[in-house]
Amino acid sequence: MTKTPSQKTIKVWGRIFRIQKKALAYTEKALKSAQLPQLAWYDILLELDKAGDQGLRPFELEHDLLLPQYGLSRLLDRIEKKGFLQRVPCLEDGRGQRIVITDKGRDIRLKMWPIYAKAIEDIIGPNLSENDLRTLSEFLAKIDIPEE
Amino acid sequence: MTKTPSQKTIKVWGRIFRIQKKALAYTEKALKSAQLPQLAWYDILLELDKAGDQGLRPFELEHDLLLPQYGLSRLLDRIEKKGFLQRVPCLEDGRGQRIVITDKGRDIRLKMWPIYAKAIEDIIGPNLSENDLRTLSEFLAKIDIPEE
DNA sequence: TTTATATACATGCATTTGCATTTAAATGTC
DNA sequence: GACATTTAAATGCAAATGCATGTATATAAA
Repeated sequence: MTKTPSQKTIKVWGRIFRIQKKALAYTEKALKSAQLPQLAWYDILLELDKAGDQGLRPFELEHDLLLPQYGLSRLLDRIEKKGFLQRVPCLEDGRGQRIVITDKGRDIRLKMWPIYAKAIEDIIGPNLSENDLRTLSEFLAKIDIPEE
Repeated sequence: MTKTPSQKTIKVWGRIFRIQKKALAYTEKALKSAQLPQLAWYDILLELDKAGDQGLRPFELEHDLLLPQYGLSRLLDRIEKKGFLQRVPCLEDGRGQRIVITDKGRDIRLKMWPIYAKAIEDIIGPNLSENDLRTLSEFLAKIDIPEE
C-alpha cells in the first residue's frame, strides 16, 4: 500500500495535464486552420531534420518521441505518402530502415514553425519572465519518470 | 509575425508535454494491469461523485474536463453501458440530461484510486519537496491558456 | 551449423476518435 | 403565435489507435 499523494502533488499533476491538454488543442486548432499537418508530424520532421542525411531508425524516433511502435509505423506511412519523408533500406541491419526527410518535408516543417511558435508563445510566453521560466524548467526537470 | 519563443520557453513547453505523455502512459498501463478502466473514466466518475445526487449536465463535464462534445457523448455511452453512471432526463431543460454516478460507479472509482495514486506518487512524488511543489504549482498557475 | 531466442518493423481486426451533420428543444424577434 | 437562431446532445462515416500477432533478420546457444 502506497501513501496517497499530498494535495500539492495532486495539484501539480492536475495542472500539468490540464495545461498540456489545452496547449495541444490550441496548437492543433491553429495548425488545422492554417491547413497544415498535425503537431506529431512536426516532431517527427524536426527530429529527422536534425538527424541529417543518414536519417533515423524508427526505433530511435520511437524512443525520442515516446511513440508506440505500431503507431509510429503507420504515422510514417502517412507522412511518407505525402512525400515529406522517405524510407531507405538499412545497410547495417536488414530488418531495419532509415527514415530520411525530403526537401518537401523540410519545407513543410518550416511552414509549420511560425504557427507552432505562436501557439507556444501565446500559451507559455505571456505571464512568465525568463527568470520564471528558468526556475520552472528546473523544477520540471526534477520530475523524473520511471522508465517502464 | 510573432516573435519566436525563447529557448527557455520552448524548454518548458517540451518538458510539460514529455512529462504528461510519460505520466499518462505510465498510469494507463498500471490501470490496465489492474484490469481497471482508463484514466478518463476516473476523471468523469470523480466529477460525478463530487457533484452528488443531482449529477452534472454533459456540457458541464465537457467544460470541466476539456472534452470534445462528441467524444464525451460516446464516452458516457460506454461508461453507462458498464453500469457506472446513469443518464436521467433533465427537468429544467428538455434538450438535456443529468449524468449521475451509480453505486457501482462509486465503487470502481474507489478501486481505481490506489492505482492512480501510486502512479501520481511514483512520478511527481520522489524528487520534489512540499516546498518545491508549492513553488512549481504557483508557476504552473501562471500559464494561462487562451480560452479559444 | 543447426536451433532457439530476441529485435525491427508491419498488419488484421476491433475500438475509438474526428468531423460534419442531424435532431430536438430553448430562446429571441417580429 | 410564427419564424429564425441558438444551444444540448447524438450519430454516420472516415481516419486513427490499441492490441495481438506476423514476418523477417539478427544474435546467442547448443
